[in-house]
Amino acid sequence: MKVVHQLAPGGRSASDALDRLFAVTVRLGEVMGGGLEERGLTRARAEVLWWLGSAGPITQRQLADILCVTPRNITGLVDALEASGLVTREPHPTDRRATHLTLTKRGKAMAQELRDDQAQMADDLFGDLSERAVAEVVRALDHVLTRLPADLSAHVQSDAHADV
Amino acid sequence: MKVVHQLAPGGRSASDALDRLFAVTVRLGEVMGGGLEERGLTRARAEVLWWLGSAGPITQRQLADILCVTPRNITGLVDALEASGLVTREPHPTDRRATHLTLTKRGKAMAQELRDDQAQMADDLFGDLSERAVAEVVRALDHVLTRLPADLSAHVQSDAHADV
DNA sequence: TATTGTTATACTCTATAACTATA
DNA sequence: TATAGTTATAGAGTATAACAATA
Repeated sequence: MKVVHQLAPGGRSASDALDRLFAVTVRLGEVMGGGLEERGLTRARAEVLWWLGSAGPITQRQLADILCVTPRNITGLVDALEASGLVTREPHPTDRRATHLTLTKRGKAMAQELRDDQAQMADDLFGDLSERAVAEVVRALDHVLTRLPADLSAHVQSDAHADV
Repeated sequence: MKVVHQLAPGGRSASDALDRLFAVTVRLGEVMGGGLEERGLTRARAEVLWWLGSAGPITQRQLADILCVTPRNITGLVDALEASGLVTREPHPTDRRATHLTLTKRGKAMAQELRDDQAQMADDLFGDLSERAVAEVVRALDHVLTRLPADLSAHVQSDAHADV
């Protein structure tokens, strides 16, 4: 038996809204995690596929910067994806220290599936709302984003985060 | 260099909304995780404190049911919280197999801090919206919740609180 | 000297299985 | 026989530190 966090219907307070946000976060994570598991993926590995699909062949170092994790972490994720036949390590064309991560044919197909899944999810969750209602949701969430403390670990290219 | 996920301003499509939802989820998780770390807590341990604070002394088995994890998982979390002086294992009044988890004085204070933090967070994120606007956010998130597949492993709350 | 990716090590969360003490 | 919690073992994600090859 499991306990369901009860949400009082029709709340109007800030706490009600945050409760909903948590509930959505948890359920969305569960649903997406389940979908990934069916494909033999974890969230961390799926994120690597996602970025390789959109950012093209990149080095492990670049991927570490994108995902805000250590290079050592990337080594482990790429090891797993390589063993699954989704990613290959190719020599970097100009820098012999670096590795060029590339998607295999299966990896590309998997990355596309992830995109299709996300589009389907978006349609399932918001598809039956009017364009105006969706715009309101977007505005509300953007409002929340502006009120969350700035992401100090995020940087633009060439930023000076070395001395932080 | 670090890549920041860019969100196109003013989106109106379902994908725009889901993108925001992900962004909020990620940022909110980072902010809360950082706050917990300052208190020497992890998310899993904080959740134990949270439930002990609201559900009173319960057994490890009940806590495992509440959190949807294995009893073995609870053992580890309680070990850590006990070592931190936040939780104690007390003998169950009637069942000598079971353990009654209770918050220490510091544990109670910490649980209260978590509640205060959450209330503060709710106010930070939604406090400057009108009651009507908050109600709209709540409605939109409830809409999303109804469209997420049902949690098949979920059960009513009275189950877990029976015969503590 | 600095950077890329690795090995070595460790911690946290999570799971299954086997076991003990008790019901 | 069933249940509560433990030990044993394992895997995934994450981190720091030391190192080799290369820039």
